[in-house]
Amino acid sequence: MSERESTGFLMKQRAFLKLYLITMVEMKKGYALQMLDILQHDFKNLGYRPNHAEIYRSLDDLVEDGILYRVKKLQPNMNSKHKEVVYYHFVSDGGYEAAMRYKANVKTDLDRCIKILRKAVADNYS
Amino acid sequence: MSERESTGFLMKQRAFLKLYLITMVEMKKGYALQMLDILQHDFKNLGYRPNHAEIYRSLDDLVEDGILYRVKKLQPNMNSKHKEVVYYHFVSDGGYEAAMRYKANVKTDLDRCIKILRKAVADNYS
DNA sequence: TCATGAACATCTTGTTCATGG
DNA sequence: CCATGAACAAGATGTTCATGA
Repeated sequence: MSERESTGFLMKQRAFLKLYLITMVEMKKGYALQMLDILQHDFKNLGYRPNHAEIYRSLDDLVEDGILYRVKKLQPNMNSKHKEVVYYHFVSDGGYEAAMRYKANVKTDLDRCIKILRKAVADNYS
Repeated sequence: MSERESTGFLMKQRAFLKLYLITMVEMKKGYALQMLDILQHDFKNLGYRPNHAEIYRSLDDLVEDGILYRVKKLQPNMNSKHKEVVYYHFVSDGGYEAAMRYKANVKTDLDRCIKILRKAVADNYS
């Protein structure tokens, strides 16, 4: 949550995934592995395939940031067996607002990274 | 030198610096710390400040890749003392061609990364 | 088997130290 | 001090293992 100055090179995968997970929680896309499936599908043609551990770590970050909380639910599957899955919601006391601030910060970094990459194209290919 | 499939998230800083260093050797920008100064200056407003260790590691990579070789030269400074500095040149047997192939590969990755970031902007801000 | 994690390993990068002008 | 490295530490991420339903 600390608004640290972006002092490094390109943004970290973790921040990128937290951004997507916030948006997917807004859109109620499901539990962790379902969101992972969607991301793997959507980025397949861009050669990026996130893994499950990083998804869980990102969600855990968002919980520790005070943005999301977990709700365990029983989910019936096709074999009439029940499995417990974890859904995420914005914490009622400022979670959504914190999420929007986080997204705004990441937007700044996305724009910064795009500038760096476009500069590299301009500087090195002529 | 292996043309490995870009399987990860965004590109590594190392590849980014190797790209710039190749271009700067083409343009004869000087020795390592001079090139570092230029990069630090040019990316200052984008919040990116590479450090000297990563520059040396990138140059070492390019030497190990068979693209560059080192030439030590004595450089007089203002105090009439002499210091040995290291300049880099393309190896005569295919070094330049290998450098151009490397640059072409990085270009592909730069474009891929820009697509990923622009997709994130489109997907998460509306 | 799927879903959720933790634990472990590795790879990348940043920081500090060493050497020689 | 500068220039070049090496060595070490820290961080980020990938891989594997554990647990329960």
